[in-house]
Amino acid sequence: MRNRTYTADAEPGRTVTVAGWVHEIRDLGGIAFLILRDKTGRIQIKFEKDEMDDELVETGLGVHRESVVTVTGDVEEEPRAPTGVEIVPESIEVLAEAAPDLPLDPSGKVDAELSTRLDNRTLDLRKEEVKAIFEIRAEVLRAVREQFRSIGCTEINTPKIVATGTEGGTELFPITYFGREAFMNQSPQLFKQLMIGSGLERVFEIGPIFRAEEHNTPRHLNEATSIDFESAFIDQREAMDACESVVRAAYEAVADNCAEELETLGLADEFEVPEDDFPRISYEEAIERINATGELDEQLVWGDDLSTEAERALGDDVGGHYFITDWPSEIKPFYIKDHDADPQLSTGFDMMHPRMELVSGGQREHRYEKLVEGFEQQGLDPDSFEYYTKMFKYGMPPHAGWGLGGERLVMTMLDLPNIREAVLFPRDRQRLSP
RNA sequence: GCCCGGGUGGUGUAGUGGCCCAUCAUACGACCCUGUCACGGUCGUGACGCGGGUUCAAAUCCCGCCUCGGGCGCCA
Repeated sequence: MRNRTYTADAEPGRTVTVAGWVHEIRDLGGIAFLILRDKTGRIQIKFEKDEMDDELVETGLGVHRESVVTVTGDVEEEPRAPTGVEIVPESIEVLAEAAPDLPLDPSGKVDAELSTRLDNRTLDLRKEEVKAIFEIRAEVLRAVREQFRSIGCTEINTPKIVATGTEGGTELFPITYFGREAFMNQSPQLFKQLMIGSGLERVFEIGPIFRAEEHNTPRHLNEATSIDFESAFIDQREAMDACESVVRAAYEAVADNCAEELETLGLADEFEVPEDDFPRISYEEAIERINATGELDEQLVWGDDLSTEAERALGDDVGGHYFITDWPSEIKPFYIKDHDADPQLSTGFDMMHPRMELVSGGQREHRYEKLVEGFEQQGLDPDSFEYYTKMFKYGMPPHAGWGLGGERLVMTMLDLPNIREAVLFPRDRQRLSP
């Protein structure tokens, strides 16, 4: 739209045309105010009924809330106006009238349940707090990309329609691909590893992953955004360094560039960029620390996976981001390399926020024979992964990498109660639309 | 997949067998009001998820279904 002025840029003394949504109309009798909202904020339009054209007043005050209008008029300085300026309208055009019964209240006077909000996400996103989450999410993704680039990664995109899953046939959404069985990919794991042996050496991908697990929790999605990293010629320790740098870059960018959004979310004072290095706690030490908290009814023993309760106990104990390293080989996937000195111990690591797991990674098994052995040990048929394994025969360097849950990063960063808050249109067990 | 708890006007809620042709707020409609900024005031409109059962009597108790949320497992 030509000549449109954002409400935030309306300077006193100018004649402007603003466009946006009718946030509210306050009719005091002889005088009335229409609050117009656009992506930059709000501005007040003043109607002094005795001094203005009846038709103009009729149009301006006759519209329902959330209708889309353009207003042309003079901007005047006015201390009594909410933003210090107001517009005296000369003309008003209603571009799209809104129905009177709104499915939720964008002005936020009345709360709506998450389910109602997601059913009407467009209206929900007219609320400042909700919009702020997605402005921050965009900033996080921008910063993460920039950080990857600065450590020499090439951005890649791998297929989401695949013939076999990363770790077998379970937990995958089956689809039909021209009459053949296919699946939605649950992870770019195998593809990004294939790029390690290519000329690219060091890659990252930000893209959707699909998991068909029928869980029902505030921290799981069936379609999520995975932030993946993989690099040749590094070990798991260097992968953790990269992980830490990417997460820190995201926090720093939000602190630097999203002050207004943090203010809107009420986080301006408490938002903190993680200062210290993330502690690297071995699995063995983690078990000991969890047992020492006394939070668990039953003591953990070596070989146990960490339950949600155990993760939480350790998170409270540590108090910030941290790594859990050197997991038992048995509870990590086949593509994770074991320690040479101790095959019971893997190079796998998780990066944790006190509330939940954010990252899973490790050094990869790059030796063809060992890799095929690993497939067999996990009960998988190496033949169906031949497209993957055969590239390990032609010069696959040692490498390491990780995957970070994008929504979990945003969720923990902003202390959101539900991961669905961090996705525009979440896919969960019961929700398939919008 | 197992377990638990919900579904009341457009939205959010109160209501544990009769006091309920259902509370309050907001929205919506009408009227009053010349500085609101959650404007205020008066009046009005509008709802018990669906089906069956128990009972003299059901929003309330029971059963089935649908639907939503949460816990666990598993994971990012």
